Amino acid sequence: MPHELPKAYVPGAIEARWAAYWIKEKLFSVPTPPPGETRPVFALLLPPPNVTGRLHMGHMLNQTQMDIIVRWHRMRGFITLWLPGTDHAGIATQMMVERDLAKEGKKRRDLGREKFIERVWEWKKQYGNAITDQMKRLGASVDWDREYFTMDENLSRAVREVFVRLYEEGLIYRGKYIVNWCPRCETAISDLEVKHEEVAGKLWEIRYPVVGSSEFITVATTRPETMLGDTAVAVNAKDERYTHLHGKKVLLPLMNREIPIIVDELAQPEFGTGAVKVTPAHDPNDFAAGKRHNLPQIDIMDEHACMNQNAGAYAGLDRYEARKRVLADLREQGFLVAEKDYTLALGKCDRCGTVIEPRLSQQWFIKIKPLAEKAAQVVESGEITIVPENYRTIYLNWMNNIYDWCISRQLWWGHRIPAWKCSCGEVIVARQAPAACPICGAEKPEQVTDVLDTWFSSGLLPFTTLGWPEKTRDQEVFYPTTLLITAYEILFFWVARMIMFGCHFMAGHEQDPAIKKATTKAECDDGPRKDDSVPFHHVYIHALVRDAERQKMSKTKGNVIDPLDIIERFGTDAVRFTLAAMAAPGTDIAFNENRTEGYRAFANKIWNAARFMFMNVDRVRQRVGPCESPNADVKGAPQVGISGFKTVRLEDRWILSRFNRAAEDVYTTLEAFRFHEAANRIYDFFWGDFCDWYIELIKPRLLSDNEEIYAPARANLVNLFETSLRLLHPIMPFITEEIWQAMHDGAPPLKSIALAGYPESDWAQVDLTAETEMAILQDLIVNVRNVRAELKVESKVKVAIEVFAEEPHIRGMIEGNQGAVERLANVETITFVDASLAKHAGSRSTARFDVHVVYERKIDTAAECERLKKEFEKIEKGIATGQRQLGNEQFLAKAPPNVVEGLRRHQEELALLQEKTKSKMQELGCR
RNA sequence: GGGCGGUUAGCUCAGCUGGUUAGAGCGCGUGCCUUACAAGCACGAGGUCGCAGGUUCGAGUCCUGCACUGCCCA
Repeated sequence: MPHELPKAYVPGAIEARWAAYWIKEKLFSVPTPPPGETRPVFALLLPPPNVTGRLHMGHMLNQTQMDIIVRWHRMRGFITLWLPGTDHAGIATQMMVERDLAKEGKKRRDLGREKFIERVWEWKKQYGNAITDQMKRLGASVDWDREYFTMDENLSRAVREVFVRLYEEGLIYRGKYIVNWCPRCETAISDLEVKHEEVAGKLWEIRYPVVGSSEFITVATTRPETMLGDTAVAVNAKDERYTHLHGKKVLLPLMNREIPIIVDELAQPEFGTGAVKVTPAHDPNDFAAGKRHNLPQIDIMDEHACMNQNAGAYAGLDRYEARKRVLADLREQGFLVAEKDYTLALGKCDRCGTVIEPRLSQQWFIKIKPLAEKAAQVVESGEITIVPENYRTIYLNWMNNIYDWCISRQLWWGHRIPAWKCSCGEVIVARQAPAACPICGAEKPEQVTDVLDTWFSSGLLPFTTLGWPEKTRDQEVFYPTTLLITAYEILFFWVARMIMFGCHFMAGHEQDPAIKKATTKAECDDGPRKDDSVPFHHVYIHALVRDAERQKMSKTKGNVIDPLDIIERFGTDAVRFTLAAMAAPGTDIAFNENRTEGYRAFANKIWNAARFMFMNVDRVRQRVGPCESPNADVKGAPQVGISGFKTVRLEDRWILSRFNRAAEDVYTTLEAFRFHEAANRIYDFFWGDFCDWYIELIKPRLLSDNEEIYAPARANLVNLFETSLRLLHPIMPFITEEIWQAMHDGAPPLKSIALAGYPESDWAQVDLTAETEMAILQDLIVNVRNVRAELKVESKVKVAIEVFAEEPHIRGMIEGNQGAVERLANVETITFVDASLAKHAGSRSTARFDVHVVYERKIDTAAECERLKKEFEKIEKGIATGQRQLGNEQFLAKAPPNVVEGLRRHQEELALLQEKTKSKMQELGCR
């Protein structure tokens, strides 16, 4: 098969094909490993996207990072499970369907609960796959055979089981509390689902007449309409302005109700007038104060935030209309004292943006403290590590100041709470519908209508997706999972809850010891890892993807970058590489297309290097076998170093050494989730070392007619290329697969490069001497090029150079690589001389050599002097600093010997260079 | 109000545990279609690391204060 590749890389032509191939071949499906398995395990749960979701840059970053880590582990021989699924997303999904209904002029209540839910399922069937289809296009190497949906029957059963158990343990209770109520969604939402927004508002001061006196007490409020439900006025004990009013009563205007003046910290002397109205049914702080003082709670609004009968004359009015009317009436009756501008933080529904109404209602709660204590402890003890580390503190702060979690929602779409209410008032919590009430015996109690917060079910996923409550082999193998990669936004929503639930319900669980041992060894993980109840060992919090101007992407701003659009234009690999290369832990990513363009160029570079390789291979019509790297076809066996690499010449030893360093660095950086360093490292190796130098250096050998010369060079090229592809594959899966398959002429030893072994560094293949010598050679070549440019030698003209190298082995090395210098610096002849060339115009000096370009054209003396002067100043500065340090006894005593030694050597080189530069400046007559 | 970050080249950003000469990409300038690649090659210019102190033999890196800026929570 001829390796005819198009001249430029066209990602669109290959990516869809490989993405489909990977799925069709089920390459990433993981059957349950049988007992006796001794391979290490890597397991990771995909943060389930909402069924309503569309892929955005955040997903793409998240999935790229996961895919890199997952592919890396798979290639290293781990049993690697990446478990995908989608979330039913209660409010979000219900809203989508309600929107559809609205187009038909209907509301959900017109359909009724059952019909509405049917309709949601239909919607899900039709549109719910959008995001997973997009994932497939990205090539995410998940196990599609295990894909779940959070409303699947088995997962729903687990949810009921959890609820009942928590209830039986006394950790779930029901109560009338003030909750965040969304009047549009008509449901309670949790504190986390409320987003605060600063808006310009007003602060009104209203005076309440004190009963039995002509005095007034003035209160300040941002929500005057709630005064209709006031049941007290509070003042602070320390506030002497009001001491004489303690124990008195006021007459509530408009309602003509007598209410007490209470002493409570709710009132802060600095705020407003220092006196505040207390409305226990409509403000969380007032609610708490009301509890402290045993105040009545008067609910003045209904579920739509309209005034109810308790609001007297205002009944039936919307809350904002009521505000206007209340203010007007207060003003008219002389109770309104002042109206001031005020900035207030308004709570809005995270989903629909409606202003939240704190509302008194009957809800279900989880008593969180007992769960949170354990969840804090496992992070404190290091059973779970959080990267970047500052999130650890944030997590622990939150865990230590946590409030009970309201888990009931007045929605229709979701897991219905397994509780039944009898006409006698009894509430029965059970796994299955009870036939009769255990108290009064009445038949068929009705199930309560509330559903559970979506995060309740997603918090259980690490174990429910592995078959819980049954004890399964999957749990033995894959629980605890290894890692979780997710966004900061859902640290509390999801991560914290998984930890709480995991520690609680998996307490006492033990992972298969053989697998645990193998995994610990393979991960070089020496952490504590005693507690197998945790849902995962590591949490990596990824950054936020912003636009190029660092703005948060949002639909309203219209600055949302569609990943699929970018992919279309630059290719998935280039986008993946961009995200990886910019993902320094803890820093947000300002997504810049220019970078992606650069990485598309990188893909093109790889492509063309492959074309070059195939050209050389095909020239002699020899098949490229995988056998140039024999270990590569052993599934799951990491390949140490590059075997069979032929170190004939300096450049061979050098590139082998460089490769092993790169492999080493990639390992250590990926291990620490330093994706950007891993990506840059591979980029630099492939482009800077392999393409720019190695390929250029071996070209003459490849073109040789002598088999003894071309054969090892070609074998090295193929071998190194194949190994580099494997090194790169986790970041750029598509192009590496395409070239790798082509290299194997349609008969690869494995179905995919994704199953081949990952290159590991071999320290024995690192060759310091070769690296030093090569650096000198490169320095020589660059210096000659540099002088050529300055002398404006036409690029086609070859020049003669003279070289002085005092140290015999350096001279020998250069002599041995004359051909390279001639080719890469466009040199005609090299003459070695025995005296310094520093003085010559058109020469360059380093500590190891002087080189002189023989060319008749006069140099620009002024420019040269300018350059030399700058250089001289730099050298002088270096020498001064060095001498100061070396003359400092403290430095000599305290600094590590290698630093001192390094500085000394550097000083010697500088002194030499200073001498050479000086003589040259004199020769040129610089002032 | 509380908490957490950021400030390094024209732009976008790296720089992990303090250690010899602070890096990359893009952009810019000059020259090249050199038989893998013009999405390329070669060479080059460009930074007193926000400001002021301090710790240290040694600070872009650690500490304090200030300025500007972003995010989260209330």
